Amino acid sequence: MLKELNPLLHSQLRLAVMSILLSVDEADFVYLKEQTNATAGNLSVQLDKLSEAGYIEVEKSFVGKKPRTVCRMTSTGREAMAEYVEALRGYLTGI
Amino acid sequence: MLKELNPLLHSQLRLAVMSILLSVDEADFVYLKEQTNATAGNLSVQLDKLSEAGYIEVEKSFVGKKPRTVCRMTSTGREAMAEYVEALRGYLTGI
DNA sequence: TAATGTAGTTTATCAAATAAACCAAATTTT
DNA sequence: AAAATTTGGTTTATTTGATAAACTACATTA
Repeated sequence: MLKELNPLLHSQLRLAVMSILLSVDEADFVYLKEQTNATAGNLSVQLDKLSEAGYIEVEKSFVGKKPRTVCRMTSTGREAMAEYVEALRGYLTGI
Repeated sequence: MLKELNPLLHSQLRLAVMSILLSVDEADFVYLKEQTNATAGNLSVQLDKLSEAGYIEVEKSFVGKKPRTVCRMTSTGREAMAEYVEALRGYLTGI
């Protein structure tokens, strides 16, 4: 039987962010915005959700006088991704 | 760069329906409802969307006095699924 | 004949995604 | 030096989408 697809991960933008953070170790707001073509507002909201779920760590600091938001995946996030992909495979057998 | 994920397919229930129809040649409403654990209302709405997009064919008939709704995937649907999966792979490299 | 089941559709509600508006500071232009 | 623009965001509002609840129509059973 088909498994639940974690709704927090089954969203294009959040999935894109998680995907990038899997491959990149850390990424800042500007980079994620470029890579995903998201608007700043949308990205801000989705990063909050991933952060509240404990899937990513968000670190806000200043570089000179400019704010800088850096994101990293947590081990919880990595596990959630693994499960999500596993569930997804169920939908894709035979392709 | 990450590709767009066809929003019509990037939905748990519609993806489940498409996935089933890829493997099964044809399926009726009741079967799809059982397999997906969807409510009838939700399934009805989502089948309409897939049908309007031309991704599935929906055939309504009567067996005796009972209505029967049978669904089949179209070649357009098959192509859309192939593209969707292809795009999705982009998000999953490194997993 | 009243209740219950089957096979759905339609409408209403709730949640999620996105866009628009805004903020604060820095930089550039005139 | 004042005004406009850019950078790096957040907050709020709007639009869209998913789901649930209510309903229809007919059949069956108690």
